[in-house]
Amino acid sequence: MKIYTIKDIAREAGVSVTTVSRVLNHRPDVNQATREKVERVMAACHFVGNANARGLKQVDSDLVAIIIRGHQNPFLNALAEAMLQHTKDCKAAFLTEYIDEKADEFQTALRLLHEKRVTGFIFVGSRIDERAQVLSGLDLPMVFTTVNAAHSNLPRAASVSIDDRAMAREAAGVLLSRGHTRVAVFGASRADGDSLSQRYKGVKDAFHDAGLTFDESRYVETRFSLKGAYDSARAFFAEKPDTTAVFTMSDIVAMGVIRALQDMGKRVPEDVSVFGFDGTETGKYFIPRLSTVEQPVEELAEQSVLVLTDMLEHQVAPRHVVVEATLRLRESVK
Amino acid sequence: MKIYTIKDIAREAGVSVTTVSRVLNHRPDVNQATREKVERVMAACHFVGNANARGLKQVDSDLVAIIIRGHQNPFLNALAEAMLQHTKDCKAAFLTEYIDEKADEFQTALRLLHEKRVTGFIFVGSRIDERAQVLSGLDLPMVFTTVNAAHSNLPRAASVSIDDRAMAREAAGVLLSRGHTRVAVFGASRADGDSLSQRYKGVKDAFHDAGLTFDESRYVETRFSLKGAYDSARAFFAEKPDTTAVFTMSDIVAMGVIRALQDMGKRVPEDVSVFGFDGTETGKYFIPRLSTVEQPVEELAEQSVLVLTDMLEHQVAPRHVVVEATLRLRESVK
DNA sequence: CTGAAAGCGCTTACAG
DNA sequence: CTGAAAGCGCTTACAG
Repeated sequence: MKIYTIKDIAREAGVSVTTVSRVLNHRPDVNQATREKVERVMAACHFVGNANARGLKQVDSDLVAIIIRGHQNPFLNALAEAMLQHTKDCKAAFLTEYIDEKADEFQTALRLLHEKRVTGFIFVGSRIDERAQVLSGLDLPMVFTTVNAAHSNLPRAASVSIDDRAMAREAAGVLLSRGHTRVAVFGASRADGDSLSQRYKGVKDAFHDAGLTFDESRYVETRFSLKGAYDSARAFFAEKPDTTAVFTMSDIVAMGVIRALQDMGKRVPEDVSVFGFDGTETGKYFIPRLSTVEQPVEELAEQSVLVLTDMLEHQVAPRHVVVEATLRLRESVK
Repeated sequence: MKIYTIKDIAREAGVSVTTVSRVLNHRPDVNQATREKVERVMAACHFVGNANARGLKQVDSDLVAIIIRGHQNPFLNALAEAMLQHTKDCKAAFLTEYIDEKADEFQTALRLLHEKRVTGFIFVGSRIDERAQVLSGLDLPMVFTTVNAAHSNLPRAASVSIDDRAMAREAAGVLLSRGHTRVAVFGASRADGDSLSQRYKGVKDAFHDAGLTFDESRYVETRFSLKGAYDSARAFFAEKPDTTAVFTMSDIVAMGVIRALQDMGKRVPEDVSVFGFDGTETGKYFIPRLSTVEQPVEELAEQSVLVLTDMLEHQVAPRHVVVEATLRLRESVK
């Protein structure tokens, strides 16, 4: 199977490589008959342009990197997938880069910038902290999806997210209004700067609303995996068996917690109510079905692509879009 | 933030671009002092080579595409992730391409061949059918992971898989030995050529072993998603409520089925036993924990990379590796 | 051990 | 509407 180059096509079609290139790029300034002849030859040869050569020359064309942190996270996966759908009729090309949860997405961005001459970024599931400062010298549009970047100090950073604080407040409010006072929170470190810390603040808001104070000893730092959550939950409930409700910051964590409770002889929701976050597909089918804060995947994806292309193609200023999330009350909360 | 090229580095370091290129590629024929000087300049400039330029020239270097079919499948995800781990000390470079379940992985392969001059392929979660014939003219090594390609007619196709037929036979055998005779099978179409049809044969083997015949009216074609499985199960059990056990061809399907049974007022495993397949993480934490055939992700990944690099670097003939799977009997089967 | 030069497969002013 | 030529940033014989 021979690999044809633009030169082969030009020879076969009896035109110059310039003309072939024009046809390839759907430029208008080609004679219709010429175009058809070239297209016929390209089709016959199953010609596909060499992406490396194109990328090398076409420095002005836009290439956006979607960097997803955490490949095992079904919510972020779904988000990235949805973004790609909305990418179809963009002028820019998109590439997706999945990186490990422990990897540094900003170093990755820098590498892609050099390696592939990327001209824009979408960060999915990122935290905005001091590491992000390496991008501050970069005059490239970037959007953060799922985290609000309004206070990031990055000159060209936009963001698309839900109101994490308000939603957590609502969710925790439901637990409190149903009489739970010994409520645990399962999240990551309480460090500032990302959506998780906003959720934590939301929980405290809810306690405040109810004239109560959140008992910090019921805050559990956990890894966001089934096993991590399971282990954390077993340890925690051995210590604080009187806890009657858990607000988790991810459906994954909620499922691990529920399984742990089950194994400790506690029923969900009869003995303990558990709240998830994200609204994953699995949560809908879990037993019990998860009560959760459902993030609008489609809208987050669409808005992210839109905000980025607006900046890229129309020189629009970065904006911070907040989309509506939905509280889903299902079986895991009594 | 200026993007430095090899030319900039050469000028800064007072050497030729040839020498910079040599340092960049860790060639031995460079004076130690020169090398260090160049390395110092590269570090100072945060130099990263342009992947396009490299890919354009370095036609002889190997680039392997890992094509994963189905981005929402956690088992295949884990497999691809594990492969990347084993890729670290390969001479070849690897790229991963996730494609939709409905997309054609062989057309994708062809595109990558042209676009990126790929020199080898790993197909993860692929079916081998007539579509694969487009690759028959290709003198490039390829390995199929999770499906046995021994009878593929593709001259350079290797494969790494479990013995799907034997494992399905064992699993179904467990159901039969526990007294279940009205057993349903939830799979995809029964078409030949992939691991799923082998599993189906294994089920029939088990019936044969027991002196019984599988009742074809209990074969259910389903999509491999929670929703697909759920809907199929509700429809099926409305028709055949006397079924007491289900062998599914994927943990995802098993979970959908269990949720459906639960909603129809049937308990698992008390009323109906359900077998999964793959051995996913979620299955371990599902309620009830899934009985399943656990595929050895690490070994599948490691062997796949090994088989491919053997073909690529050492001109070894394609081989068909069968790795050991494990039957996990957990809560979903009585 | 080092460098000048050709060339990978494209795109893009520029000229006609 | 079309083509010759330069050049993108590298690598790689080849010569020294």
